[in-house]
Amino acid sequence: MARPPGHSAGYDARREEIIDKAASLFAQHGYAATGTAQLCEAVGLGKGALYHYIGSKENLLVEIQARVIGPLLVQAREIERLDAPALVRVRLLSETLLTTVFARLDHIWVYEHDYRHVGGDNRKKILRQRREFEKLLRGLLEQAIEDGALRTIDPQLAVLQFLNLHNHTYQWAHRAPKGWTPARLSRDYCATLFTGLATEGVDLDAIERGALEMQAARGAPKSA
Amino acid sequence: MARPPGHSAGYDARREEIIDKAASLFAQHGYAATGTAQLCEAVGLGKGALYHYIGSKENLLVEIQARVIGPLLVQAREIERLDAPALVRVRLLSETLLTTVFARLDHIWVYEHDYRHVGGDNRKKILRQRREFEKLLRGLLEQAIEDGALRTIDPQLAVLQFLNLHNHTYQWAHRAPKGWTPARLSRDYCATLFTGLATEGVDLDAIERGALEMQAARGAPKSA
Amino acid sequence: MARPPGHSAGYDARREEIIDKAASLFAQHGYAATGTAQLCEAVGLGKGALYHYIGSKENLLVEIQARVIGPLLVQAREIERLDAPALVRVRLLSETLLTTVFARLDHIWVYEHDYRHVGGDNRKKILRQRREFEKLLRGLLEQAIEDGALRTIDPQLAVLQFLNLHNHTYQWAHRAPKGWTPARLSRDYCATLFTGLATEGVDLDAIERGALEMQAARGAPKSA
Amino acid sequence: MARPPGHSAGYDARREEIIDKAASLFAQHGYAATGTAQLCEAVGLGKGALYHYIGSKENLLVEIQARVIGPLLVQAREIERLDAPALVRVRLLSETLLTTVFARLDHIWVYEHDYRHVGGDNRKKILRQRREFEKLLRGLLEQAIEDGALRTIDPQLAVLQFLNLHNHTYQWAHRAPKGWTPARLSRDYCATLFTGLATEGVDLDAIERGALEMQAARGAPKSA
DNA sequence: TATGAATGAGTCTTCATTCAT
DNA sequence: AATGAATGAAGACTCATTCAT
Repeated sequence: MARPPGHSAGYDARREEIIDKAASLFAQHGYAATGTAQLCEAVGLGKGALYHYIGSKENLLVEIQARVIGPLLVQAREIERLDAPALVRVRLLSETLLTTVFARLDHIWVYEHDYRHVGGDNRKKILRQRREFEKLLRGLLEQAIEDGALRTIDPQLAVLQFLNLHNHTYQWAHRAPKGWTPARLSRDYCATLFTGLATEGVDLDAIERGALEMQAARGAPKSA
Repeated sequence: MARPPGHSAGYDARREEIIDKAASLFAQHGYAATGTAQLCEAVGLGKGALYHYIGSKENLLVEIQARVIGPLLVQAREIERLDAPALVRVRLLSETLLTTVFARLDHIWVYEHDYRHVGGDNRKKILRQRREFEKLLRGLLEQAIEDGALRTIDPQLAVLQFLNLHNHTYQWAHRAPKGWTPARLSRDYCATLFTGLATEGVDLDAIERGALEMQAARGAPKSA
Repeated sequence: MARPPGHSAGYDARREEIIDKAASLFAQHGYAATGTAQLCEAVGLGKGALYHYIGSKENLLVEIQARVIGPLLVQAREIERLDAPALVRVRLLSETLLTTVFARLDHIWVYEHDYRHVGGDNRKKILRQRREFEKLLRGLLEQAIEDGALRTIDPQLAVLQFLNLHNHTYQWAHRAPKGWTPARLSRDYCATLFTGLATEGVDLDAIERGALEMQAARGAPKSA
Repeated sequence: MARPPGHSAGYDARREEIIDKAASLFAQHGYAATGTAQLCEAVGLGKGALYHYIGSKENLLVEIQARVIGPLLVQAREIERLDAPALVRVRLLSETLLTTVFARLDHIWVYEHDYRHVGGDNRKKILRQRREFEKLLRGLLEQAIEDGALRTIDPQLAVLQFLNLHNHTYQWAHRAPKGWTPARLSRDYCATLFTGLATEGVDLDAIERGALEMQAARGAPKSA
């Protein structure tokens, strides 16, 4: 974005390192409470050199947000287009989301906590992307209701229950017991949601089977 | 906390006002990004007078945390001691929690977002209280499992699903549609959770009836 | 302007001192090359205290500009309204301008050199005021031409010759020989201009007499 | 100055370009407020390459000063030596000065505004040259007084009036109406000055004729 | 010749807090 | 109970310049 147009070999790699480190620090202390000096020390660069890479502190925040929502949206759009029952696709979306959470915990923390510190057009863009994700999810849930797979409830409530359940996970993910993989959590979350939101009971096994098939077909989401 | 021992009439009232305003500002901009100058302007006091009331900025944060977790724990302990099935008590706990969320949205936002900026002993105390709440909830859920009201699952997973669902609500509560009262959300959340976590289906109506009875007996939780 | 609304006793006096000192430093080294640290040392205040008084560095510049053009305009408007021949009023304007130059040499230096570093609305305001002064002068010169007191030339050229002659004076005023008072310089400048711009010769003595009378009537401009 | 001794073909040309661009930027924003980064972008070079050409930022300033005062002095000395009445030579000097102003407006702006940022020996040299120019002018005016062409006044005052009139022109030259050529302005300025500073009136036409003759003889001053 | 990475002191400004009044 | 003046470290960021490549 504010990245200088021309730059030499190691630049990009170094830049990534810095953003990673920034995500880590922001996740630990919060964006506002993390100083550029801290960042300098953490990456072993002087003020000037740091700014050579980052442009501005806010830029770092923007990049971190983009690294989360960008890939998430790409995958979500792919999943939406799959030829599978709505609940199967919701289940895939769930696993994708949790996979992201566990793979980039620092990023997610910042993504959830500090998006309000992004200003101007960047903020608008991020909010637009967040809304797109939500809309996509909502579309799938509405279809599940239409198909009779879920009880007829306010779809927005279903969306929010899904998001609450998934998006709050980052708060304790760093101390999750071994064995709580994204795949397993996704299965459990979806079991609760699908059963809880259906009338007659759902065939969870069928959904799991459908999800596995789809994953096999498109290559499983890279899990942590 | 750092509050001077002797003080006159209006002191406490003024203090409360200040804490309220602080909660509002912290919720809007984040604790770290809110300045004492902003606070001064918001409450119409000079620097000196402000500090006369607050002691320190961190103190405000501590008070806000205390205002949330304190009453919550008191109510939770009362509910735990009630003579009612475990799920009824969980349902009551749920409504209490959501009532708090909606009644003191600013406080909750700060409580969820900025507890990490509390340092030292205060932090320990707050974490202890948070853990107590969680433990209490966990006890109820374990009992529900024991009673056969819920499927035999990892109780910690049940706890986390409950907390995810409830504690993430503050993120969108400010734009909740009319009619989404704490009572209604609690019923919906619990319907999802209880159905989702049971094997054979639960008698949700019975639970609702039980909860209403209990509330009638002890006076309904103060709603907003 | 950005001055805090309420403040106690010595505030204004201190503030004036600071602005004076700033004018001096800006005049010596230029606005852009003068640091706030320099200013702090010069006035014996810490960074924080300095900003308590000044609001921002640019604010200082604005104040300095205002201190020059403000009073100048006030006096110019008074002179314009006097009941005297146009050239007499030009002569009075000349002396007022030179009096200002010699009385506030630092301010004038900054005024002439660094007005371009004022940004936004302040800049607009200052430029508007500068134009008003110029317009007023132009009006007088046009009238002098109409009256036949000056040769029929492009009035704008007359204005610019007047301004060149006067406004460049600050460049060497600090090393002006003793005896070169504003009054004397004004007489000399006007002698050159009026003679130079007339066809038939002007009665300089009459103008001087007229100017003296007017000054006596309204109180002489405070000379350095 | 700090220019490396040996260098290849395009070096000097490139260097000139850079100095031109620097003059333009310094004129717009001031020397102190113009960054080397700005300069790099303007000339399309990296930091290293830029410094290869310029040595230092101050060097640029020195060069710009030299480009103004150097040629000016050369021409002034030539004019001084001409066999013509003093006022004719003053008139020629005037036109030379104004020609320079209009031809290299950026340079002049910097020359007038930022000479104080030159330090050390360079500063001394520049000041010496400025004084030489002034002295030369003063000599001519003194001779005009001696010759009876001008009234007997303080020659320094005559010098300063001349310089004020000419040297302040750069302030508005960029928005001069079409037709205000150096030649015309010179004629007008000198008309004002000579008439204004004479007792009995001067034969302006004779001076103009003399000046034209001289210019024809030595080739007109290179106009823009 | 030219690059852009690196430096580290410097920029202006804001911070939470203290203190005399 | 309240003021606002003062502190000085820290805030984000830019500076002119150097240097290995």
